[in-house]
Amino acid sequence: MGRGDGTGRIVSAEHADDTGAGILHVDMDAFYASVEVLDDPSLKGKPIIVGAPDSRSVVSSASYEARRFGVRSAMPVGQALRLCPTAIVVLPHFDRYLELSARVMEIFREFTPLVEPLSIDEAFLDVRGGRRLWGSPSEIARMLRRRVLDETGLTCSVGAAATKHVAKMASTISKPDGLLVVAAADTAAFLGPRSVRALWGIGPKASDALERRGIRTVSDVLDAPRDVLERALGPAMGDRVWHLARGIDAREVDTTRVEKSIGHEETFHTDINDTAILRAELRRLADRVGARLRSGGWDAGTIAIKVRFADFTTISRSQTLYEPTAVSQRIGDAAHELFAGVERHLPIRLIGVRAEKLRPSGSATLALWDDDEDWRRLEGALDDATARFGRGVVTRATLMGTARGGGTLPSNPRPPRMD
DNA sequence: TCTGGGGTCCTCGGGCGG
DNA sequence: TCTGCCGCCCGAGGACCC
Repeated sequence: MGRGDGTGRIVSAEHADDTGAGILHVDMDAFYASVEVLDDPSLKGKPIIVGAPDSRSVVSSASYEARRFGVRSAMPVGQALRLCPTAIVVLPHFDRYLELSARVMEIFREFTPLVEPLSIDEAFLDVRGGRRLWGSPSEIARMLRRRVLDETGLTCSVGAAATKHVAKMASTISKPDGLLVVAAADTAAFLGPRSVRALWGIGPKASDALERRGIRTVSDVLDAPRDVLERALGPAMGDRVWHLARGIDAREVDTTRVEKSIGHEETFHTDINDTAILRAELRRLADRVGARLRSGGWDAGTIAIKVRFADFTTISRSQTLYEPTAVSQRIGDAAHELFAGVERHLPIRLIGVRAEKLRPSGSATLALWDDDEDWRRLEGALDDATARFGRGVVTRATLMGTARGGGTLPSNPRPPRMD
């Protein structure tokens, strides 16, 4: 969700050139706050803060009326109310947001099957194949915005460009209720004057690191030697920024993304030191994680806990399970074991449990192998499992790792047994 | 002002096996 | 047999996004 207040908004003219701008990024405007207004029209035109009226709560979403006072999401509610004392604080209704999100994604899929939801309120669409049926990218974007408004009562903003990254930047600039088209040939002119902070993945730390080297805009990035970027940001991020600044972003719209972890965490109303309460809380969080794993058909290979102390220092501990599981009891046992190893110097503010290394549920224990024939069978098992579960779910590394450890392998619907 | 909860990705250091 | 190198995996922490 955007955190801006809509000042500096730029939108495209009716017949702007959209050549090569076949990737759309659609972002709902102040989504949670807009849904609350939709469901209670008496809130229309008023400053709305979605969050809990609690000293430790932060703003989940704010209407544009509240943003004009400087209210932003992720800001403590208390601070938001000091900036905008007339704001109305509304408790979130996540089920309702999910329901409308599903409806909006359905509308997107009527225009193209190539839809990549990024979060509850935004998605990338590849509409390059839709010209004959629907028209040019900007025509599709206009129709789509109209459909979303007519069928849900909500507004959205759309960026259209040649790449995902530029489309996302364009939708942000067009907010709220806008459309900004960046033709492929205009990409460099569009990017050049933007702040480096506008690049996807550049947050406060990275922009500080660049600013210390005099790099403030995307144009400055173009002038900077690659090794300067890599020293400032690390090799991976430096390389990515070098490419993004040039409008190079080879990522396709990916419709097959799967969850990589499932977790729950909770900040207490007051910091807690009582071990029995903390252990009970871990158990409760483990139950929720287990329930979600089972409903999604996943087993977790690793369990991690997170502990935040009163002074906000945060630690995590994780443990790879001998056998993947979705059983809440085992997840809770692992969480307790990890927690027992944590050195506690202060009361605890937040505690969390996360399941990682997800794999389809059901597993077969493999024997250890020690001859070449067995390793050849292992290679066969990799092909077998990849064909069944898809690339990315089973890799040679994970398979060999589990085999070495005498671990487990996904086996649904039929175990690729080696013995 | 005093910092949520859901995630993803990257880096770094240590252990381990070839 | 010992040592160094390399690659891989794991665990921890941090930055970032919505």
